[in-house]
Amino acid sequence: MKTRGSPIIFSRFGEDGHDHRACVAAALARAGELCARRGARLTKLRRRVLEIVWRSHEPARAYAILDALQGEGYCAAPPTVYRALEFLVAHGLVHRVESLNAYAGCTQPGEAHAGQFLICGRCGGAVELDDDRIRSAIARGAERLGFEIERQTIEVLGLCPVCRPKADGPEGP
Amino acid sequence: MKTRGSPIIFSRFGEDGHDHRACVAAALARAGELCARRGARLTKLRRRVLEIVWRSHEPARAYAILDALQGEGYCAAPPTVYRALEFLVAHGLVHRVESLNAYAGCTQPGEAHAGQFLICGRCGGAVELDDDRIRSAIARGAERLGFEIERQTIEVLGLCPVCRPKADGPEGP
DNA sequence: GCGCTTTTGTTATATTATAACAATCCTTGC
DNA sequence: GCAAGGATTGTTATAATATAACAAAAGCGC
Repeated sequence: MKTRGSPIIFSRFGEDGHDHRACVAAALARAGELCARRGARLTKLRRRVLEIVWRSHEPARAYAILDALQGEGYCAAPPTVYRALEFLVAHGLVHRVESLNAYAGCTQPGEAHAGQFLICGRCGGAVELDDDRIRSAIARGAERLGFEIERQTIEVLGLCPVCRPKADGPEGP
Repeated sequence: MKTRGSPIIFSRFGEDGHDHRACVAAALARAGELCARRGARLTKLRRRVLEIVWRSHEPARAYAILDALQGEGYCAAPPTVYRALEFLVAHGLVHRVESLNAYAGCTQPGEAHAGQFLICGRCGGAVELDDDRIRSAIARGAERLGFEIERQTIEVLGLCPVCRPKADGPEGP
């Protein structure tokens, strides 16, 4: 099994030779294993929603997922999507990106971790970090005030290295 | 003028002798100065919205602000509130708290800084940090991937030191 | 005052999310 | 197999959050 930093996982922007088909397959496989281990039911619908979230590395909005489901014949309504997402988020297979009202596939499910995202404001791509220095800097800041952390939300908006040279132009010049 | 860490500013949870009237007055005064310096117009409406945001240290939701305005005779609709908030956020007088869809008064307006929030899931109170170690840990993480930061969103959910001992009980036991 | 810009009012609507209850499916024990 | 019970999904309705578009009014420079 591939470990963190493997080329299979989209772990940086503009990754050379990123094989997205394999990337998605790996995410799905990890999800299957994790659910099996926990006795959680990765139903057909939930798996399909997870696949849709993973269609690209741009976080997916709930109603875009809904459209995708409907487009392929699923009889879906908003609760269909939100319930599937609730399950996936609860099991750490997907993170909610608060600043986008969107959902991103998690690259390290199973490990306890906060979602730390770098989000490109130009191409919309998001990369998940899992940086202990960030986590512990926040933990120390909270500790100084006697605050007990339950969940950390870190979302950084900016320009990815691919878009940076093209900045100021419209998307896709 | 009071500096950071002053008792005037609500900078930690359960602060002894927190004089909220003075806290709000100071925030309003800072806002007035900052706008004057920039030639920005802190109109009656914008000032009133800022006051409402500062009514408590619990981030205010847009429609609660709307209700407050209407309750005092203002002829207000959603755009009224959102436009005022847009102005206040643009000038750094208010931060949007993404994970709550709410708005919190900024304690250090004028200084370039990201909103770093510790949010108590029990009492709803929020405290803003301005921690360079957190900021720079994130900056280093982003730099390693060649990512250029535009805006950092850090929102930490948990239990404040006041609520911590009362945890598991309902709000206000 | 007059013209221009900024701000606010007003109406309508888009986007995101959940409540509530019915129908179906899946498992488990018999 | 099959009934009971819990989990999942379907369905309808609605809540909560946010913006578009254009008109009216207010503030500012002359």
